[in-house]
Amino acid sequence: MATRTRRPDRRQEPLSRERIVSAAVELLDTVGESGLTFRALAERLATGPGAIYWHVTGKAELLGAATEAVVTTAIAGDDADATPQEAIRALARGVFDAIDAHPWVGTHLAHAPGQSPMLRVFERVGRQVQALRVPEAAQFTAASALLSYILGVAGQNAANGRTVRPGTDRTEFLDAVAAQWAELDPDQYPFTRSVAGQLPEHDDRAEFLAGIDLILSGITARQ
Amino acid sequence: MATRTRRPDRRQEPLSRERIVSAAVELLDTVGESGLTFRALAERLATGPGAIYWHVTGKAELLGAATEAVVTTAIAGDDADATPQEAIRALARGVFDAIDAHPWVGTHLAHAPGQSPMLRVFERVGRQVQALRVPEAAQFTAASALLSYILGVAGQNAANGRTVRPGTDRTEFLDAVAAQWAELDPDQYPFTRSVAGQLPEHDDRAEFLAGIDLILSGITARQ
DNA sequence: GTATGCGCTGGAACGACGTTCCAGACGCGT
DNA sequence: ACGCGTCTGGAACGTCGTTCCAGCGCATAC
Repeated sequence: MATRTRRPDRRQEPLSRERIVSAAVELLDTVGESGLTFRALAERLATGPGAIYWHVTGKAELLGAATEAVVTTAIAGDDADATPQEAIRALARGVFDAIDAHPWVGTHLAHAPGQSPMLRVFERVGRQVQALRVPEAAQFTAASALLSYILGVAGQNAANGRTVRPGTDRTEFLDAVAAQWAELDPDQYPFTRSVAGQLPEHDDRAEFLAGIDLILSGITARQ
Repeated sequence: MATRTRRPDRRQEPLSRERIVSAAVELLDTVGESGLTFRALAERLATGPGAIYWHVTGKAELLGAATEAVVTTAIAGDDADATPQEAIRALARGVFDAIDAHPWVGTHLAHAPGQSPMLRVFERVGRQVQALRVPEAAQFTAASALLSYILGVAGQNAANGRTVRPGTDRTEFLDAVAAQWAELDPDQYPFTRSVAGQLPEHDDRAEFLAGIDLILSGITARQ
């Protein structure tokens, strides 16, 4: 016999903004940025492109919502019982890992219309800057510097994650870049050549956190 | 009488990669990123879209070449007789001003295929890091941190420059953002609200350079 | 039980884009 | 005069974001 109320899968559960956004995230993760198409999205949701526009105003909003969904869960940690330095490191690590898992996020972090995901990070960073007892006049500069650095690494990682795409693993990629750097013109690129050797054994995430520490020590050295 | 050699304007001077790239830069500057179209470019060059493909492989290369053209002239300074700090500041200021004048550059700095414009900046920054007598093992981290920060600010400025577009001047825009920040939920955004008042009288470029100094003092504090 | 209205659907269609194709114009060497 | 490689530019292809709209199902009113 049929269920008492309405049949649970009329054609499936109905469309909704959340279902659309989460399908968009999956699509971005699996086929990359260029794979997010209203047609592909419609197919994955077993509907037509027109239906999506009832829940979402356009592609820009969709990308913004997808970015926000990822970032929001990434920084949803608790930093009550930690030193400000540790809290900032944890926050930064959260953003880094999110972008590592979803490279497309890096590209769209700064593009967001109301910048709402970045504003959330800014707020969280800023509170820890206050906790560091940075003078009021320097708080904005300190928080902005940390935010911009995080954003910059995000962009770089997104770019790398985009060019590396296939099965290539990280060390293989680093070896290739190191080899490329080692063959640069010695007159034009002496520094790059000199650090090329450090590339293969370098750890993106550790390097990123070292940069955070660098900025943190710059912030605290000032007061 | 006609000129002795060939008539100087057969239809005009012939197409060339340089002419295409510089027309692309003009188009990007005047109509923005979405205005760079092969059709618009062809019209501006009084030709058809097909002809452009003889000199350029596609849109990605075109954007990369345009970005490189702007960045290369932006960092073409001489830093022979300056302290390392001053040289780094000058370099950073060059990139900042270039992005201020051409906001679209910020978006594509990290996207470049061989990353060649960023590699140039990395090299220049790295040499000054060496001049700061940073220990060899820390040079890569220091240069990367500076580069990522510059890249991050570039991305942010590009995003702002894109949303501000029309005749709105900077102070007007900052006032609007400050007002928006001041109306945020006090429980969720205490820090952002507390610094909102500093926004209207804040100078993007000065703030950017203050961030550079922050990182520089973090670098030198370590040794 | 039938009619009415609305939230929501999804397929068709539009215009613009990046890109490819190719017939032919041009200039140079023979 | 001729042929050939370089370079041109307009037509055409496929795909994209987006708009449009005929109609579905369900709740409510009669």
